[in-house]
Amino acid sequence: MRDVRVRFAPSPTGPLHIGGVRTALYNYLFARKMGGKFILRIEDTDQGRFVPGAEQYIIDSLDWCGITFDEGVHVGGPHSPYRQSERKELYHQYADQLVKSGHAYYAFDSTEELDELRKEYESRKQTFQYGPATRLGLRNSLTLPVEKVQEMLDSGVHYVIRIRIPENEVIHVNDLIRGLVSVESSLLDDKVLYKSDGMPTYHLANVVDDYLMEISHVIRGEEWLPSAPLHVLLYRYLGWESVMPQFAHLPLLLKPDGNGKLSKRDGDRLGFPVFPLKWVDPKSGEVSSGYRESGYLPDAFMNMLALLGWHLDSDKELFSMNELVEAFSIDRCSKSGAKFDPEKAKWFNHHYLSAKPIKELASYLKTQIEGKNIEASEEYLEQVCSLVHERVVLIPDLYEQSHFFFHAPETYDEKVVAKVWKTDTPSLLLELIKVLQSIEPFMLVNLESGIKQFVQDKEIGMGQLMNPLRLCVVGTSAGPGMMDMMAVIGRQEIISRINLCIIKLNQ
RNA sequence: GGCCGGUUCGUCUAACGGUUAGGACGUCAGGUUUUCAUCCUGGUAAUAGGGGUUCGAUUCCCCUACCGGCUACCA
Repeated sequence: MRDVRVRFAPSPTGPLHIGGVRTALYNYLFARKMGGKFILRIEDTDQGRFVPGAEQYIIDSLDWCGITFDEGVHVGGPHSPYRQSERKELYHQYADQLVKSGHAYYAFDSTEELDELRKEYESRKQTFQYGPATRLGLRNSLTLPVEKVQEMLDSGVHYVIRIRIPENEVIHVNDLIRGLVSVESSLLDDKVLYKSDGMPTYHLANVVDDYLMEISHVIRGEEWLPSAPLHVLLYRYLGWESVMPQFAHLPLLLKPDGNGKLSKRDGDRLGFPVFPLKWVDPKSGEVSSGYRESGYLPDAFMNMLALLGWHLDSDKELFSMNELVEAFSIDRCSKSGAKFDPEKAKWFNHHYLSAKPIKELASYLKTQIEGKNIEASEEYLEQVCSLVHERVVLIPDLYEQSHFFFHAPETYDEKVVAKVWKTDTPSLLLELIKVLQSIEPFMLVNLESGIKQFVQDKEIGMGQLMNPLRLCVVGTSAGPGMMDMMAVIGRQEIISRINLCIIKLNQ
Protein backbone atom coordinates (compact mmCIF):
# COMPACT_ATOMS: atom_id res chain seq x y z
CA MET A 1 0.00 0.00 0.00
CA ARG A 2 1.28 3.40 -0.85
CA ASP A 3 2.35 6.09 1.58
CA VAL A 4 -0.40 8.33 2.78
CA ARG A 5 0.11 11.90 1.69
CA VAL A 6 -2.74 14.38 1.98
CA ARG A 7 -2.96 18.08 1.47
CA PHE A 8 -4.97 21.06 2.53
CA ALA A 9 -5.15 23.42 -0.43
CA PRO A 10 -6.92 26.69 0.34
CA SER A 11 -6.89 29.72 -1.89
CA PRO A 12 -5.77 32.96 -0.23
CA THR A 13 -8.88 34.92 -1.10
CA GLY A 14 -9.75 35.85 2.47
CA PRO A 15 -9.89 34.42 5.94
CA LEU A 16 -10.36 30.70 6.31
CA HIS A 17 -13.74 29.94 7.80
CA ILE A 18 -14.63 27.08 10.10
CA GLY A 19 -15.74 24.88 7.23
CA GLY A 20 -12.24 25.13 5.82
CA VAL A 21 -10.75 24.56 9.24
CA ARG A 22 -12.75 21.37 9.56
CA THR A 23 -11.52 20.16 6.17
CA ALA A 24 -7.96 20.87 7.30
CA LEU A 25 -8.62 19.07 10.58
CA TYR A 26 -9.94 15.93 8.91
CA ASN A 27 -6.98 15.86 6.55
CA TYR A 28 -4.64 16.31 9.49
CA LEU A 29 -6.31 13.60 11.56
CA PHE A 30 -6.22 11.20 8.65
CA ALA A 31 -2.56 11.87 7.93
CA ARG A 32 -1.54 11.41 11.56
CA LYS A 33 -3.68 8.36 12.04
CA MET A 34 -2.18 6.71 8.98
CA GLY A 35 1.34 7.78 9.81
CA GLY A 36 1.40 9.81 6.61
CA LYS A 37 2.40 13.30 5.59
CA PHE A 38 0.32 16.45 5.63
CA ILE A 39 0.97 19.23 3.16
CA LEU A 40 -0.16 22.84 2.97
CA ARG A 41 -0.44 24.03 -0.61
CA ILE A 42 -1.62 27.50 -1.53
CA GLU A 43 -3.86 27.62 -4.58
CA ASP A 44 -3.44 31.17 -5.77
CA THR A 45 -4.03 30.73 -9.47
CA ASP A 46 -6.62 33.49 -9.47
CA GLN A 47 -4.57 36.64 -9.35
CA GLY A 48 -7.72 38.74 -9.38
CA ARG A 49 -8.99 37.45 -6.09
CA PHE A 50 -5.73 37.54 -4.21
CA VAL A 51 -6.08 39.12 -0.79
CA PRO A 52 -2.95 40.31 1.00
CA GLY A 53 -2.51 38.73 4.40
CA ALA A 54 -4.86 35.85 3.72
CA GLU A 55 -2.10 33.29 3.37
CA GLN A 56 -0.49 34.29 6.64
CA TYR A 57 -3.92 34.26 8.25
CA ILE A 58 -4.45 30.67 7.14
CA ILE A 59 -1.08 29.63 8.54
CA ASP A 60 -1.66 31.42 11.84
CA SER A 61 -5.14 30.00 12.19
CA LEU A 62 -4.14 26.40 11.68
CA ASP A 63 -1.21 26.92 14.00
CA TRP A 64 -3.51 28.18 16.73
CA CYS A 65 -5.73 25.15 16.18
CA GLY A 66 -2.81 22.83 16.71
CA ILE A 67 -2.92 21.53 13.15
CA THR A 68 0.64 20.98 12.02
CA PHE A 69 2.16 20.29 8.64
CA ASP A 70 5.05 18.21 7.36
CA GLU A 71 5.43 20.13 4.12
CA GLY A 72 4.08 23.39 2.85
CA VAL A 73 4.59 27.03 1.98
CA HIS A 74 5.65 27.91 5.49
CA VAL A 75 7.81 24.86 6.26
CA GLY A 76 9.21 23.91 2.85
CA GLY A 77 9.71 20.32 1.74
CA PRO A 78 10.86 18.09 -1.12
CA HIS A 79 8.18 19.31 -3.52
CA SER A 80 8.79 23.05 -3.20
CA PRO A 81 7.48 25.46 -4.09
CA TYR A 82 4.08 24.91 -2.48
CA ARG A 83 2.50 28.05 -3.86
CA GLN A 84 0.92 27.51 -7.26
CA SER A 85 1.78 30.97 -8.53
CA GLU A 86 5.42 29.97 -8.08
CA ARG A 87 4.83 26.77 -10.00
CA LYS A 88 3.36 28.64 -12.95
CA GLU A 89 5.87 27.36 -15.54
CA LEU A 90 5.06 23.79 -14.68
CA TYR A 91 1.53 23.63 -15.90
CA HIS A 92 1.78 24.62 -19.52
CA GLN A 93 3.59 21.47 -20.59
CA TYR A 94 0.76 19.33 -19.27
CA ALA A 95 -1.85 21.43 -21.03
CA ASP A 96 0.29 21.04 -24.16
CA GLN A 97 0.50 17.32 -23.68
CA LEU A 98 -3.29 17.18 -23.60
CA VAL A 99 -3.58 19.24 -26.78
CA LYS A 100 -1.10 16.97 -28.54
CA SER A 101 -2.94 13.84 -27.51
CA GLY A 102 -6.20 15.35 -28.72
CA HIS A 103 -7.81 15.63 -25.31
CA ALA A 104 -7.69 19.38 -25.23
CA TYR A 105 -7.72 22.24 -27.70
CA TYR A 106 -7.05 25.94 -28.07
CA ALA A 107 -10.04 28.26 -27.91
CA PHE A 108 -10.05 31.89 -28.97
CA ASP A 109 -13.54 33.01 -28.07
CA SER A 110 -13.57 36.14 -25.97
CA THR A 111 -15.32 36.41 -22.64
CA GLU A 112 -17.71 38.89 -24.21
CA GLU A 113 -18.61 36.53 -27.02
CA LEU A 114 -19.32 33.73 -24.60
CA ASP A 115 -21.35 35.97 -22.31
CA GLU A 116 -23.39 36.97 -25.31
CA LEU A 117 -24.00 33.36 -26.18
CA ARG A 118 -25.05 32.53 -22.64
CA LYS A 119 -27.55 35.34 -22.66
CA GLU A 120 -28.89 34.24 -25.98
CA TYR A 121 -29.41 30.69 -24.75
CA GLU A 122 -30.96 31.95 -21.57
CA SER A 123 -33.51 33.99 -23.45
CA ARG A 124 -34.54 30.74 -25.10
CA LYS A 125 -34.67 29.08 -21.68
CA GLN A 126 -31.67 26.95 -22.52
CA THR A 127 -28.26 26.64 -20.99
CA PHE A 128 -25.18 27.30 -23.05
CA GLN A 129 -22.49 24.72 -22.67
CA TYR A 130 -19.10 24.83 -24.31
CA GLY A 131 -19.04 21.19 -25.23
CA PRO A 132 -19.60 18.51 -27.83
CA ALA A 133 -22.82 20.10 -29.08
CA THR A 134 -21.45 23.61 -29.51
CA ARG A 135 -17.66 23.53 -29.84
CA LEU A 136 -17.75 22.93 -33.57
CA GLY A 137 -19.53 26.24 -34.00
CA LEU A 138 -17.03 28.25 -31.97
CA ARG A 139 -13.60 29.72 -32.65
CA ASN A 140 -11.09 27.11 -31.63
CA SER A 141 -8.40 24.80 -32.94
CA LEU A 142 -11.05 22.23 -33.75
CA THR A 143 -12.79 24.49 -36.23
CA LEU A 144 -10.02 26.75 -37.51
CA PRO A 145 -7.44 25.62 -40.11
CA VAL A 146 -4.17 24.45 -38.61
CA GLU A 147 -2.16 27.28 -40.20
CA LYS A 148 -4.60 29.85 -38.92
CA VAL A 149 -4.37 28.46 -35.39
CA GLN A 150 -0.60 28.51 -35.51
CA GLU A 151 -0.65 32.04 -36.86
CA MET A 152 -2.88 33.21 -34.02
CA LEU A 153 -0.79 31.46 -31.42
CA ASP A 154 2.38 33.02 -32.84
CA SER A 155 0.87 36.47 -32.99
CA GLY A 156 0.17 36.40 -29.27
CA VAL A 157 -3.59 36.43 -29.47
CA HIS A 158 -5.24 35.53 -26.17
CA TYR A 159 -6.27 31.93 -25.99
CA VAL A 160 -7.34 29.38 -23.46
CA ILE A 161 -6.94 25.63 -23.47
CA ARG A 162 -10.06 23.62 -22.90
CA ILE A 163 -10.50 19.96 -22.22
CA ARG A 164 -12.26 18.03 -24.95
CA ILE A 165 -14.95 16.15 -23.07
CA PRO A 166 -15.79 12.80 -24.67
CA GLU A 167 -19.30 12.03 -25.79
CA ASN A 168 -21.48 9.29 -24.39
CA GLU A 169 -19.12 7.97 -21.83
CA VAL A 170 -19.98 7.21 -18.23
CA ILE A 171 -17.35 8.42 -15.80
CA HIS A 172 -17.09 6.82 -12.39
CA VAL A 173 -15.73 8.44 -9.28
CA ASN A 174 -15.20 6.20 -6.33
CA ASP A 175 -15.79 8.32 -3.27
CA LEU A 176 -14.69 7.02 0.12
CA ILE A 177 -17.70 8.61 1.79
CA ARG A 178 -20.38 8.33 -0.85
CA GLY A 179 -19.46 5.22 -2.77
CA LEU A 180 -19.57 5.08 -6.54
CA VAL A 181 -20.76 8.26 -8.24
CA SER A 182 -21.37 8.04 -11.97
CA VAL A 183 -21.84 10.84 -14.45
CA GLU A 184 -22.64 10.85 -18.13
CA SER A 185 -19.79 12.70 -19.84
CA SER A 186 -21.95 14.73 -22.20
CA LEU A 187 -23.29 16.54 -19.14
CA LEU A 188 -19.83 17.90 -18.43
CA ASP A 189 -18.57 20.85 -20.43
CA ASP A 190 -15.25 21.70 -22.01
CA LYS A 191 -13.83 23.37 -18.94
CA VAL A 192 -10.97 25.78 -19.30
CA LEU A 193 -7.75 24.21 -18.09
CA TYR A 194 -5.35 26.96 -18.92
CA LYS A 195 -6.29 30.60 -18.78
CA SER A 196 -5.33 33.38 -21.14
CA ASP A 197 -3.23 35.01 -18.43
CA GLY A 198 -0.88 32.05 -18.44
CA MET A 199 -2.22 30.49 -15.26
CA PRO A 200 -3.85 27.11 -14.97
CA THR A 201 -7.35 26.85 -13.55
CA TYR A 202 -7.98 24.98 -10.35
CA HIS A 203 -8.88 21.84 -12.26
CA LEU A 204 -5.56 21.48 -14.06
CA ALA A 205 -3.41 22.79 -11.24
CA ASN A 206 -4.82 20.55 -8.56
CA VAL A 207 -4.49 17.44 -10.68
CA VAL A 208 -0.95 18.25 -11.76
CA ASP A 209 0.17 19.16 -8.26
CA ASP A 210 -1.53 16.25 -6.57
CA TYR A 211 0.24 13.99 -9.02
CA LEU A 212 3.60 15.68 -8.64
CA MET A 213 3.31 15.81 -4.88
CA GLU A 214 2.28 12.17 -4.79
CA ILE A 215 -0.96 12.84 -2.99
CA SER A 216 -2.69 9.60 -2.02
CA HIS A 217 -6.05 10.92 -0.80
CA VAL A 218 -7.96 14.03 -1.71
CA ILE A 219 -10.21 15.00 1.19
CA ARG A 220 -12.15 18.13 0.35
CA GLY A 221 -15.56 19.78 0.56
CA GLU A 222 -18.65 18.48 -1.18
CA GLU A 223 -18.72 21.51 -3.46
CA TRP A 224 -16.03 19.72 -5.48
CA LEU A 225 -18.04 16.60 -6.10
CA PRO A 226 -19.53 17.83 -9.41
CA SER A 227 -16.09 18.47 -10.87
CA ALA A 228 -14.55 15.25 -9.62
CA PRO A 229 -15.41 13.39 -12.86
CA LEU A 230 -13.51 16.07 -14.76
CA HIS A 231 -10.51 15.46 -12.54
CA VAL A 232 -10.74 11.72 -13.11
CA LEU A 233 -10.70 12.38 -16.84
CA LEU A 234 -7.61 14.54 -16.48
CA TYR A 235 -5.75 11.82 -14.58
CA ARG A 236 -6.73 9.39 -17.32
CA TYR A 237 -5.68 11.63 -20.21
CA LEU A 238 -2.44 12.56 -18.54
CA GLY A 239 -1.67 8.88 -18.09
CA TRP A 240 -1.76 8.98 -14.30
CA GLU A 241 -4.87 6.99 -13.58
CA SER A 242 -2.95 4.22 -11.86
CA VAL A 243 -1.66 6.64 -9.23
CA MET A 244 -4.79 8.74 -9.01
CA PRO A 245 -5.57 9.70 -5.40
CA GLN A 246 -8.65 8.37 -3.68
CA PHE A 247 -11.41 10.89 -3.18
CA ALA A 248 -13.45 11.75 -0.13
CA HIS A 249 -15.95 14.57 -0.37
CA LEU A 250 -16.94 15.96 3.01
CA PRO A 251 -20.45 17.19 3.79
CA LEU A 252 -20.85 20.94 4.05
CA LEU A 253 -21.19 23.03 7.19
CA LEU A 254 -24.59 24.72 7.16
CA LYS A 255 -25.80 27.89 8.81
CA PRO A 256 -27.56 27.39 12.19
CA ASP A 257 -30.86 28.88 11.09
CA GLY A 258 -32.56 28.22 7.80
CA ASN A 259 -30.49 26.48 5.19
CA GLY A 260 -27.49 26.90 3.02
CA LYS A 261 -23.75 26.90 3.32
CA LEU A 262 -22.39 28.69 6.36
CA SER A 263 -21.13 32.06 5.23
CA LYS A 264 -19.15 34.96 6.55
CA ARG A 265 -22.26 37.04 7.14
CA ASP A 266 -23.96 34.48 9.38
CA GLY A 267 -21.54 35.09 12.21
CA ASP A 268 -22.27 38.75 12.71
CA ARG A 269 -25.94 38.19 12.07
CA LEU A 270 -26.31 35.46 14.70
CA GLY A 271 -23.61 36.50 17.10
CA PHE A 272 -20.92 33.86 16.87
CA PRO A 273 -17.55 33.75 15.11
CA VAL A 274 -17.21 31.95 11.80
CA PHE A 275 -13.46 32.43 11.70
CA PRO A 276 -10.79 30.93 13.92
CA LEU A 277 -8.97 34.25 14.31
CA LYS A 278 -10.08 37.83 14.11
CA TRP A 279 -9.78 39.21 10.60
CA VAL A 280 -9.65 42.76 9.38
CA ASP A 281 -10.40 43.09 5.71
CA PRO A 282 -7.49 45.00 4.20
CA LYS A 283 -9.70 46.80 1.70
CA SER A 284 -12.91 47.62 3.52
CA GLY A 285 -11.53 47.57 7.03
CA GLU A 286 -14.43 45.38 8.01
CA VAL A 287 -13.73 43.36 11.15
CA SER A 288 -14.81 39.75 11.63
CA SER A 289 -14.56 38.18 15.06
CA GLY A 290 -12.54 35.05 15.75
CA TYR A 291 -12.80 32.12 18.11
CA ARG A 292 -9.45 32.92 19.67
CA GLU A 293 -10.34 36.52 20.47
CA SER A 294 -13.79 35.55 21.71
CA GLY A 295 -12.19 33.38 24.34
CA TYR A 296 -12.41 29.86 22.99
CA LEU A 297 -9.77 27.25 23.71
CA PRO A 298 -8.23 25.54 20.65
CA ASP A 299 -8.88 22.09 22.12
CA ALA A 300 -12.56 22.83 22.62
CA PHE A 301 -12.81 24.36 19.16
CA MET A 302 -11.22 21.31 17.54
CA ASN A 303 -13.33 18.86 19.53
CA MET A 304 -16.50 20.68 18.52
CA LEU A 305 -15.51 20.88 14.85
CA ALA A 306 -14.44 17.24 14.69
CA LEU A 307 -17.93 16.13 15.66
CA LEU A 308 -19.59 18.12 12.88
CA GLY A 309 -19.62 15.37 10.29
CA TRP A 310 -17.78 12.61 12.05
CA HIS A 311 -18.82 10.38 14.93
CA LEU A 312 -17.85 7.13 16.57
CA ASP A 313 -20.36 4.34 16.99
CA SER A 314 -19.98 4.87 20.72
CA ASP A 315 -21.34 7.70 22.85
CA LYS A 316 -17.94 9.27 23.32
CA GLU A 317 -17.95 12.96 22.50
CA LEU A 318 -15.02 14.39 24.40
CA PHE A 319 -11.76 13.95 22.55
CA SER A 320 -8.33 15.44 22.98
CA MET A 321 -6.45 16.00 19.73
CA ASN A 322 -4.49 12.79 20.35
CA GLU A 323 -7.66 10.85 20.95
CA LEU A 324 -9.12 12.27 17.74
CA VAL A 325 -6.08 11.09 15.80
CA GLU A 326 -6.41 7.68 17.34
CA ALA A 327 -10.15 7.41 16.69
CA PHE A 328 -10.53 9.08 13.30
CA SER A 329 -11.47 7.25 10.14
CA ILE A 330 -12.96 8.44 6.88
CA ASP A 331 -15.59 5.73 6.78
CA ARG A 332 -17.23 7.19 9.87
CA CYS A 333 -17.74 10.55 8.21
CA SER A 334 -21.35 11.33 7.51
CA LYS A 335 -22.84 12.20 4.16
CA SER A 336 -25.26 14.94 5.05
CA GLY A 337 -24.52 18.56 5.82
CA ALA A 338 -24.26 19.63 9.45
CA LYS A 339 -25.86 22.75 10.82
CA PHE A 340 -23.45 24.59 13.02
CA ASP A 341 -24.67 24.96 16.61
CA PRO A 342 -23.16 27.92 18.51
CA GLU A 343 -24.68 26.70 21.77
CA LYS A 344 -22.87 23.43 21.61
CA ALA A 345 -19.66 25.25 20.81
CA LYS A 346 -20.09 27.16 24.06
CA TRP A 347 -20.83 23.99 25.96
CA PHE A 348 -17.59 22.44 24.76
CA ASN A 349 -15.66 25.50 25.77
CA HIS A 350 -17.24 25.59 29.19
CA HIS A 351 -16.31 21.99 29.65
CA TYR A 352 -12.69 22.45 28.64
CA LEU A 353 -12.30 25.69 30.52
CA SER A 354 -13.64 24.39 33.80
CA ALA A 355 -11.29 21.44 33.52
CA LYS A 356 -8.24 23.68 33.15
CA PRO A 357 -5.73 23.84 36.00
CA ILE A 358 -6.37 26.81 38.30
CA LYS A 359 -2.89 28.18 37.66
CA GLU A 360 -3.60 28.45 33.97
CA LEU A 361 -6.90 30.21 34.55
CA ALA A 362 -5.16 32.58 36.92
CA SER A 363 -2.72 33.54 34.21
CA TYR A 364 -5.60 34.36 31.86
CA LEU A 365 -7.20 36.44 34.58
CA LYS A 366 -3.91 38.16 35.23
CA THR A 367 -3.69 39.47 31.69
CA GLN A 368 -7.29 40.61 31.90
CA ILE A 369 -6.82 42.67 35.06
CA GLU A 370 -3.55 44.05 33.80
CA GLY A 371 -5.47 45.55 30.95
CA LYS A 372 -7.62 47.29 33.52
CA ASN A 373 -4.76 48.51 35.67
CA ILE A 374 -5.68 46.28 38.57
CA GLU A 375 -3.01 44.59 40.63
CA ALA A 376 -3.30 41.35 42.51
CA SER A 377 -0.97 38.63 43.74
CA GLU A 378 -0.87 35.28 41.99
CA GLU A 379 -2.10 33.63 45.14
CA TYR A 380 -5.09 35.93 45.22
CA LEU A 381 -5.86 35.29 41.55
CA GLU A 382 -5.71 31.57 42.08
CA GLN A 383 -8.11 31.82 44.98
CA VAL A 384 -10.47 33.85 42.84
CA CYS A 385 -10.23 31.43 39.93
CA SER A 386 -10.90 28.42 42.07
CA LEU A 387 -14.14 30.07 43.13
CA VAL A 388 -15.32 31.10 39.67
CA HIS A 389 -13.86 28.56 37.25
CA GLU A 390 -17.03 26.51 36.96
CA ARG A 391 -19.04 29.56 36.01
CA VAL A 392 -16.93 30.47 33.03
CA VAL A 393 -17.95 29.74 29.44
CA LEU A 394 -15.52 31.96 27.55
CA ILE A 395 -12.16 33.20 28.80
CA PRO A 396 -13.33 36.83 29.23
CA ASP A 397 -16.01 35.53 31.63
CA LEU A 398 -13.20 34.99 34.11
CA TYR A 399 -13.16 38.69 34.89
CA GLU A 400 -16.86 39.18 34.22
CA GLN A 401 -17.56 36.64 36.93
CA SER A 402 -15.00 37.94 39.37
CA HIS A 403 -14.75 41.72 39.08
CA PHE A 404 -16.18 42.18 42.58
CA PHE A 405 -13.07 40.49 43.97
CA PHE A 406 -11.15 43.54 42.81
CA HIS A 407 -13.38 46.48 43.62
CA ALA A 408 -16.56 47.43 45.43
CA PRO A 409 -19.77 47.57 43.41
CA GLU A 410 -20.52 50.96 41.90
CA THR A 411 -24.23 50.36 41.59
CA TYR A 412 -26.77 48.15 43.32
CA ASP A 413 -29.26 46.14 41.32
CA GLU A 414 -32.61 47.85 41.94
CA LYS A 415 -34.68 44.72 41.69
CA VAL A 416 -32.50 43.00 44.24
CA VAL A 417 -32.57 46.00 46.53
CA ALA A 418 -36.36 45.99 46.43
CA LYS A 419 -36.38 42.33 47.22
CA VAL A 420 -33.80 41.95 49.99
CA TRP A 421 -33.24 45.38 51.54
CA LYS A 422 -35.67 45.72 54.47
CA THR A 423 -35.95 48.53 56.97
CA ASP A 424 -34.12 46.58 59.65
CA THR A 425 -31.39 45.40 57.30
CA PRO A 426 -28.91 48.19 58.13
CA SER A 427 -29.01 47.49 61.84
CA LEU A 428 -28.67 43.78 61.19
CA LEU A 429 -25.61 44.37 59.05
CA LEU A 430 -24.13 46.71 61.62
CA GLU A 431 -24.41 43.93 64.14
CA LEU A 432 -22.83 41.56 61.67
CA ILE A 433 -19.85 43.89 61.41
CA LYS A 434 -19.21 43.42 65.10
CA VAL A 435 -19.26 39.67 64.62
CA LEU A 436 -16.88 39.93 61.69
CA GLN A 437 -14.50 42.00 63.75
CA SER A 438 -14.42 39.32 66.40
CA ILE A 439 -13.61 36.45 64.07
CA GLU A 440 -10.01 35.41 64.51
CA PRO A 441 -8.39 34.46 62.32
CA PHE A 442 -10.59 35.66 59.48
CA MET A 443 -10.86 32.30 57.67
CA LEU A 444 -13.53 30.24 56.02
CA VAL A 445 -14.13 27.79 58.88
CA ASN A 446 -14.34 30.53 61.48
CA LEU A 447 -16.60 32.63 59.29
CA GLU A 448 -18.93 29.71 58.84
CA SER A 449 -19.22 28.95 62.53
CA GLY A 450 -19.37 32.61 63.57
CA ILE A 451 -22.07 33.58 61.15
CA LYS A 452 -24.06 30.44 61.78
CA GLN A 453 -24.04 31.29 65.46
CA PHE A 454 -25.07 34.87 64.72
CA VAL A 455 -28.01 33.75 62.60
CA GLN A 456 -29.10 31.33 65.27
CA ASP A 457 -28.90 33.96 67.98
CA LYS A 458 -30.94 36.38 65.91
CA GLU A 459 -33.40 33.63 65.05
CA ILE A 460 -33.41 34.51 61.38
CA GLY A 461 -32.90 32.52 58.19
CA MET A 462 -29.50 32.46 56.56
CA GLY A 463 -30.96 34.11 53.48
CA GLN A 464 -32.19 37.12 55.43
CA LEU A 465 -28.62 37.96 56.25
CA MET A 466 -26.74 36.67 53.25
CA ASN A 467 -28.85 38.22 50.55
CA PRO A 468 -28.41 41.83 51.68
CA LEU A 469 -24.79 41.09 52.52
CA ARG A 470 -24.28 39.85 48.99
CA LEU A 471 -25.86 43.00 47.70
CA CYS A 472 -23.26 45.01 49.63
CA VAL A 473 -20.34 42.95 48.40
CA VAL A 474 -21.33 42.15 44.81
CA GLY A 475 -24.03 44.68 43.97
CA THR A 476 -26.49 42.05 42.86
CA SER A 477 -27.64 38.52 43.62
CA ALA A 478 -24.97 36.51 41.89
CA GLY A 479 -21.60 35.00 42.49
CA PRO A 480 -19.85 32.31 44.50
CA GLY A 481 -20.68 31.41 48.08
CA MET A 482 -20.61 34.40 50.42
CA MET A 483 -18.40 32.73 53.02
CA ASP A 484 -15.83 31.83 50.36
CA MET A 485 -15.88 35.31 48.97
CA MET A 486 -15.51 36.97 52.34
CA ALA A 487 -12.54 34.80 53.22
CA VAL A 488 -10.81 35.78 49.98
CA ILE A 489 -11.76 39.46 49.89
CA GLY A 490 -10.83 40.03 53.51
CA ARG A 491 -12.26 41.59 56.61
CA GLN A 492 -11.49 45.26 56.05
CA GLU A 493 -12.83 45.38 52.52
CA ILE A 494 -16.01 43.48 53.44
CA ILE A 495 -16.74 45.81 56.34
CA SER A 496 -16.09 48.88 54.25
CA ARG A 497 -18.42 47.61 51.53
CA ILE A 498 -21.16 47.03 54.08
CA ASN A 499 -20.78 50.54 55.41
CA LEU A 500 -20.66 52.00 51.93
CA CYS A 501 -23.79 50.16 50.90
CA ILE A 502 -25.73 51.26 53.96
CA ILE A 503 -24.80 54.88 53.30
CA LYS A 504 -25.64 54.71 49.60
CA LEU A 505 -28.95 52.95 50.00
CA ASN A 506 -30.06 55.23 52.82
CA GLN A 507 -29.71 58.32 50.67
C1' G B 1 -33.81 24.67 -15.78
C1' G B 2 -29.96 20.57 -15.95
C1' C B 3 -26.66 17.43 -13.20
C1' C B 4 -24.78 15.47 -8.62
C1' G B 5 -25.45 14.66 -3.46
C1' G B 6 -28.41 14.37 0.89
C1' U B 7 -32.96 13.33 4.37
C1' U B 8 -33.35 9.62 12.32
C1' C B 9 -35.66 14.13 18.28
C1' G B 10 -35.33 21.79 17.49
C1' U B 11 -29.57 20.75 16.58
C1' C B 12 -25.08 17.20 16.18
C1' U B 13 -25.60 12.15 15.80
C1' A B 14 -25.82 6.19 17.22
C1' A B 15 -28.24 1.77 15.89
C1' C B 16 -24.43 -6.80 11.51
C1' G B 17 -32.33 -6.39 8.32
C1' G B 18 -34.87 -8.18 14.53
C1' U B 19 -33.41 -2.31 20.08
C1' U B 20 -38.82 -0.09 24.81
C1' A B 21 -34.91 3.71 18.16
C1' G B 22 -29.51 5.16 22.21
C1' G B 23 -26.26 9.49 23.52
C1' A B 24 -24.95 14.74 23.54
C1' C B 25 -26.46 20.09 23.11
C1' G B 26 -30.94 22.87 23.88
C1' U B 27 -35.42 22.94 26.46
C1' C B 28 -38.72 21.73 30.66
C1' A B 29 -39.34 19.85 35.80
C1' G B 30 -37.22 18.53 40.36
C1' G B 31 -32.81 18.34 43.77
C1' U B 32 -28.28 20.70 45.90
C1' U B 33 -26.97 25.94 47.39
C1' U B 34 -27.41 32.01 51.45
C1' U B 35 -27.99 34.28 45.48
C1' C B 36 -26.80 33.37 40.41
C1' A B 37 -24.30 29.93 37.67
C1' U B 38 -22.30 25.16 37.93
C1' C B 39 -23.53 20.29 39.28
C1' C B 40 -26.94 15.95 39.95
C1' U B 41 -31.69 13.42 38.78
C1' G B 42 -35.75 12.98 35.66
C1' G B 43 -38.97 14.35 31.52
C1' U B 44 -39.81 16.16 26.48
C1' A B 45 -38.84 15.08 21.50
C1' A B 46 -37.19 11.73 15.59
C1' U B 47 -36.77 7.37 11.35
C1' A B 48 -39.98 13.10 5.15
C1' G B 49 -44.26 10.61 2.18
C1' G B 50 -45.70 6.51 -0.93
C1' G B 51 -44.72 1.93 -3.08
C1' G B 52 -41.95 -2.52 -3.26
C1' U B 53 -38.20 -6.83 -1.51
C1' U B 54 -38.52 -9.65 3.19
C1' C B 55 -41.22 -13.73 8.26
C1' G B 56 -39.45 -8.77 9.71
C1' A B 57 -37.31 -2.62 7.23
C1' U B 58 -34.30 3.47 10.28
C1' U B 59 -31.30 -0.04 7.53
C1' C B 60 -31.97 -2.76 0.66
C1' C B 61 -34.61 -1.01 -4.23
C1' C B 62 -37.96 2.50 -6.90
C1' C B 63 -40.96 6.99 -7.13
C1' U B 64 -42.40 11.71 -5.03
C1' A B 65 -41.37 15.78 -1.87
C1' C B 66 -38.04 18.78 0.40
C1' C B 67 -32.98 20.53 1.37
C1' G B 68 -28.10 21.46 -0.36
C1' G B 69 -24.04 21.81 -3.89
C1' C B 70 -22.42 22.64 -8.84
C1' U B 71 -23.59 24.71 -13.48
C1' A B 72 -17.01 31.27 -14.72
C1' C B 73 -10.71 32.33 -18.41
C1' C B 74 -13.37 31.60 -9.00
C1' A B 75 -11.48 28.28 -5.97
